[in-house]
Amino acid sequence: MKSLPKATPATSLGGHELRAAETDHASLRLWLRLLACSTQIETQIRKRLRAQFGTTLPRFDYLAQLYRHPEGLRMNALSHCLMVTGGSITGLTDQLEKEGHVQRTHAPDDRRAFLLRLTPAGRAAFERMAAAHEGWVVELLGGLSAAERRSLHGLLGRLRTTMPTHTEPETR
Amino acid sequence: MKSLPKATPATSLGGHELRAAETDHASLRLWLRLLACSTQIETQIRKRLRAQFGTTLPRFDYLAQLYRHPEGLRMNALSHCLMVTGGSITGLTDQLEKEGHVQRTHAPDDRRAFLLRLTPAGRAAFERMAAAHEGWVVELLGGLSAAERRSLHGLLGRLRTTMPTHTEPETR
DNA sequence: AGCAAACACTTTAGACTTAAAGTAACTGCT
DNA sequence: AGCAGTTACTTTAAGTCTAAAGTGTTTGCT
Repeated sequence: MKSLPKATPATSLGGHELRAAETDHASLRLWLRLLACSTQIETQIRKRLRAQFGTTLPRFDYLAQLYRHPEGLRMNALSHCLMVTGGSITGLTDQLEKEGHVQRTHAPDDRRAFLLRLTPAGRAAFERMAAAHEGWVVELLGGLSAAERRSLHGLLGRLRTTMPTHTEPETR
Repeated sequence: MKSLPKATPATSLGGHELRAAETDHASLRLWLRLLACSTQIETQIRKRLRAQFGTTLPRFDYLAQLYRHPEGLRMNALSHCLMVTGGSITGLTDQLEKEGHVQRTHAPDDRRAFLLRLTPAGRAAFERMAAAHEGWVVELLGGLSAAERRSLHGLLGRLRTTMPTHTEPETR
């Protein structure tokens, strides 16, 4: 179990995976493959979002989150959901507000905070995009059988919960 | 088969996954989970790379790739390996060259092209970082058993090869 | 040979990101 | 009540990314 045979003869998988030499640890190869998959899908979605709707992935994600929270979301909470820092939320909010998709309302109980909400226009725009988006994802993952997808979903869930630094402050 | 029961009671998984409403398609949930895993690991590595080595993930990836190709790599090829556009490579190369980690040499057979190579300093710097980096990855993925990691690796490989737009030109 | 097309790289403009510092408001301890 | 510390958001500087346009070189067709 010492030396991996110099396998990986010619997988012809490009991208990040080329970074893994034969001698690398299995975990490293797994991480590079995970990254490559993720990047590949992301690139596709980004391209289509731009081509077909003239928007970007961060904006789409932002709207999606607000769509699920009609009661409004604080900027803070949104930054946690999207896993980005507060500065990004400020910038995106400024833009989307200017475009009329989102509005800041003052939180009733805290004068520092805003409640972000979709405008009717924002809601409509998102619904149009979301349908297309789901179709793309189904297409991109369609090469896997339903069983494989379930299995992958389960394993990634395990990974997610067992990951050491789970962005700690979550548990409070 | 119409309405999924409003399951997902309190997984307490934050991040991108919050984007998936109960009614969303399984593929969509899988993609969001994949993205969340990837982002989470990436954020960790990025932080540590900055804190401990004062560098960034793109630079590290760049050096890693050149490390594996002592014979030199054309900017073109590198941009494909790293899955970024040529403009990024120009920028990164300018910086890393200025820092003395990389050098451009003219390709002998094509006056348009450069061959990128690590300098001895660049090689040494990369080796220092690579060891730490592998340790982090092993730690981050350590919550999974070896069998789970193998299984995940296999599924992601399948995903990778079956994905429609495989950035075609790879097969050559 | 000559010219069009493809190619390798650079440049530009614009979007998004972070980390860190700044401002304002709330909370809790004494 | 009053002050310290925390929290919510904004601002700034610097890095990375893309897409698209620009420059020069090579290739391939006729």
